[in-house]
Amino acid sequence: MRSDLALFPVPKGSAAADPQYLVLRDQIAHGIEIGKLVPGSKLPSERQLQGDSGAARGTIREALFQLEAEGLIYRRDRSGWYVSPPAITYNPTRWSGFMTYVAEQGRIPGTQTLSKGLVPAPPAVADIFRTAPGAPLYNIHRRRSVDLRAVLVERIIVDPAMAPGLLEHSLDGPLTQILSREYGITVARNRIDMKPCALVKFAADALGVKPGTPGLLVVRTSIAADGRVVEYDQEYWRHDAIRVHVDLAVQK
Amino acid sequence: MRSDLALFPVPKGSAAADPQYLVLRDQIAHGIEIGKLVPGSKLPSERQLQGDSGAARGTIREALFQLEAEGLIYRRDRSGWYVSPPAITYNPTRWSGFMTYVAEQGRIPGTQTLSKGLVPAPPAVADIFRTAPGAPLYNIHRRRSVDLRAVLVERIIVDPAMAPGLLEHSLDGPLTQILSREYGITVARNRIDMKPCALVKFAADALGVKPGTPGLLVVRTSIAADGRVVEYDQEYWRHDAIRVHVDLAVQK
DNA sequence: GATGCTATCTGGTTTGTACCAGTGGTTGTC
DNA sequence: GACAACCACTGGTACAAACCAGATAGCATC
Repeated sequence: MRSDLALFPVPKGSAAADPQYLVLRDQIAHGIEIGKLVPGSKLPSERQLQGDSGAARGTIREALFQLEAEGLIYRRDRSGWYVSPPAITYNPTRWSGFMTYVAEQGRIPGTQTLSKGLVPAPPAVADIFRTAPGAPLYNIHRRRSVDLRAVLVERIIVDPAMAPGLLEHSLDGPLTQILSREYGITVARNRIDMKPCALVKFAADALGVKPGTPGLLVVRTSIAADGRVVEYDQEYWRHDAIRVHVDLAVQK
Repeated sequence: MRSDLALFPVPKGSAAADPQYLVLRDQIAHGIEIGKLVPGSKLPSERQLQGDSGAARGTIREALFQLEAEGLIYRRDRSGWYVSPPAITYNPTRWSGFMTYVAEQGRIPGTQTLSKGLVPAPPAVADIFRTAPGAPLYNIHRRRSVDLRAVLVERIIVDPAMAPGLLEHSLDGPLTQILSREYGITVARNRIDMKPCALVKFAADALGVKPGTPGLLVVRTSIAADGRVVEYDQEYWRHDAIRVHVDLAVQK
C-alpha cells in the first residue's frame, strides 16, 4: 500500500452524484493502489483513455489533473503521464544535507549546478546578510534529483566574506561539507519557512514541468554560532516529492 | 505589497510565447498587487471577464485556476472568485494553540465542533496510542476559521483513559487549555508531519470547496513527558491560508 | 417580522473540434 | 557508427456550445 499520512479511513461520501471525472480518477487511482501501475510506469495516452472510457478528452484531463494534485501521478511535457514515486521525507530537525537524507531513504540523490556567479544583493536579501544593498553575493543555482528525476531547484546565496573562493569548488556535492571542511563554518541555527505554491516559470522550466504546477517553497536560512548568516536558500520542490517531518520538544 | 517568502526577483523569462491564459493571469495578479482588488473582494464573474477580454470561458478559467494554485484567489462554490487574505503563519516550535497564534497575528480565530463521539481505533491509530485495535477513542471533528473564513478542518483523537469525560466540555475553545487545566496534562514533545495534498471529499465539503482543491495536510502527535500520546490530530488546511515557520538549533 | 417561493446569476461539468509544439523513435545518409 | 532529417504521437492551448445545480436576493405570502 502507498504510505499515507492519513491513517484514518476517509468517509466515502455518497457515490451518487460524483461527477464523471472523479469516477475516472477513482478507477486510475485504484489501478495504482493495487499495483497494476507501479511508480515510474507510464499511463496510457489521453486519447487512449478517451477511447477506453468513452469520455471526452477534456474530462479525461480533468481526472488526470486531480490525480496530479494528489501527488499520485505527474507528467513529462508532451511525453505522457507517469505514476509518482514515493515522496522523500525532509526532516529539518535532524540536520543532514540532501545527499545524505536521500541516500538514507534508499534513493539515489543527484545534483547539477545550473549556474553560479556573483550578484548584487537586492535590498531584502542584503538585510538578511546584514550587508549593503548591491553588495556582491555568491549566487548558486542548482537542480537536485532523486533516482534521476528532478525534484527541486534551488537558489543559494552565500556571503563571499564568509567563504572566499567558494565558487572554485565543485558544487555538485554537499555544500554543507565544503563550508565546514574548507572554511570551518558550522551552522548553529536554521530558520525554515515553507508554503505551498505554484511553480513559477524559472523553477518550472528547470524541473521540466508546466508553470503553475503545484509545488512547495522551502526557504532556509542557516546561521552560525556568532549570529552571521551562512547561507540563504530557496528551494522549489515538486509537491509530490516531499514530505516534511518535524520532531521537537515543546518550548515554554 | 503582498508578503512573500521569495525575496529574490524572479527572472521574467521571454514574454514572447506566453500562452493567453498566463497573460490573463498576469493582468488579474497585477490588479491585486496594485491594490485595485483588496483581500476579500470579489472578482468579476467568469462571463464578465469573458466579455471584457474576448477569450473563451475555458481560457478564463484556466487563468483563474492558475491564480488559485498560487494562493492569490479562492472561490466560493457557485458564488464567485475572491481575493485571498494573507496566510497565517504556523510555528510548530513555539507551541501555542490555534486560538492564540491566530489572535497574535491580528486576526480573529473561530472554532466550530462538527461532531464528537467515541470510535473504535483503526489498527494504525491503535498502534500510535499503544492500545488494542477497536478500543474506543474520542474522536472530535472541528472546523476552524480566520476572520470568519474556514481555513482548516481537523480530526482529533484522544484516549479516554487520559482525559475521561473530555467530550462533556465545550470544545469550541482551545483544547490544549482544557487538557492542562482539567486533566493536568502537559505536552512534552510534538511530532509533526506535513505534506501538500488535494483536499479529500470530507475535508472539501467541510471547507465548502471543490474536492481536489490543493491543501496541506498537517498531522500532529502530542506526547506527554511519560511518553504517552496525548492527542493525535489531522489538520487539512486550505493551501493559501497557511505558511509554516520553523526555527531551530542544529542537533548534532 | 418571519417564511417560503422563484427568477436569476454564478460557477461546475461535459462534449466536440481544431491546431500548435515538443518528444522520441525511425530512417536514411555520410 | 555518428549524425541529421523526418514523422507519428503526445500533451498543451483555445474556441464554442450546452446544460446542471447551488447561491442569492427580491418578492409575495402568511
